[in-house]
Amino acid sequence: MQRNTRQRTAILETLSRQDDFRSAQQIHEQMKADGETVGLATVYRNLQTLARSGRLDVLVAGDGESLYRQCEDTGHHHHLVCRECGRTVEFLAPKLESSMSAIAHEHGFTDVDHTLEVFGLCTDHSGQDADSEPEQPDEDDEDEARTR
Amino acid sequence: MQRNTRQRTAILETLSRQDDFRSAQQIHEQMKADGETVGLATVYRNLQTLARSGRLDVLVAGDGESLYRQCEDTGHHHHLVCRECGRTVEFLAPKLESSMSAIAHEHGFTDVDHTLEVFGLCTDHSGQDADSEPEQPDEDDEDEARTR
DNA sequence: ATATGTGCAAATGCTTTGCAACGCC
DNA sequence: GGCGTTGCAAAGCATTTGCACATAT
Repeated sequence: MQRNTRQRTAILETLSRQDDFRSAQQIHEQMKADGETVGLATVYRNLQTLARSGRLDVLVAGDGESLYRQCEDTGHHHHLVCRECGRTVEFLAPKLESSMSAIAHEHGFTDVDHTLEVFGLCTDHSGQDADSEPEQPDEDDEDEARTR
Repeated sequence: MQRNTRQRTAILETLSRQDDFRSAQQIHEQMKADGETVGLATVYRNLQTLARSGRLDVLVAGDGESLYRQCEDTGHHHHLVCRECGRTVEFLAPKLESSMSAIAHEHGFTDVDHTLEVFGLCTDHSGQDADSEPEQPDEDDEDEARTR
């Protein structure tokens, strides 16, 4: 039902050489720069298809633009994204999932879905100024969230 | 610096009679229905201004549309929102907060911030939706999240 | 008076769609 | 050969902006 076209292959190939989140347009431009000739609409259609089939990770930026990248993990997970460079760490938060579903059900909500994204500054972009970070060992409770 | 115009007053008044998240367009229509004559651009401009000054709560829906409503609580909290009618329940998830900050620190991220929004169908809109999205079964543990 | 706010229409920017041509399977 | 795919341009949408006019303070 899903065919292998030159275009789809090129899109996947482009994505595979890239591990930060990128918009459809950025991906399209990148491909054009690489000499690929693929229509913008095709890029959109494929990103959508691939995302729906779970092969891509989608992230909606604050302004509503959709960002994609290759999946590292096909299951449900969240992202810790650097506001400066887009560097991304995936993580799981199983307790969160059940917690959300529980609270939703308590209120009679069904077909529940949620979005959780964490933004911050990674090691390379944290404090280029008088950074007085209280870098003391963090309280560890058990981990309810685990890096992938 | 901020003036009291008939339009701004009307917008605030409309919002005050309403406690679910609504889009700029919905708010505009509502006002029109109420006999108010305010330009759509004015609604957009004011919602933006008010949100920036902290008088309104903003929420970005999955498709990138911005939803607004009057603030109920100025502290940090999350929302359980009905995809159909915008009906909203606020809740706290204290464990989530510490969990997120812990995982962020583990990866050397600082200045961490996060967004968590839960979307679903409330009791009035669960049945008739033709939306056949594959839903994974959930197991529930204790709740670490509490309704506000 | 004058900085702000407003209305309208045109402009943006991202994304989707109609449709004829194309090319996997 | 049939049906998913593609390309292009046009259409959609939510939102923004340019500009002349109106108005709070």
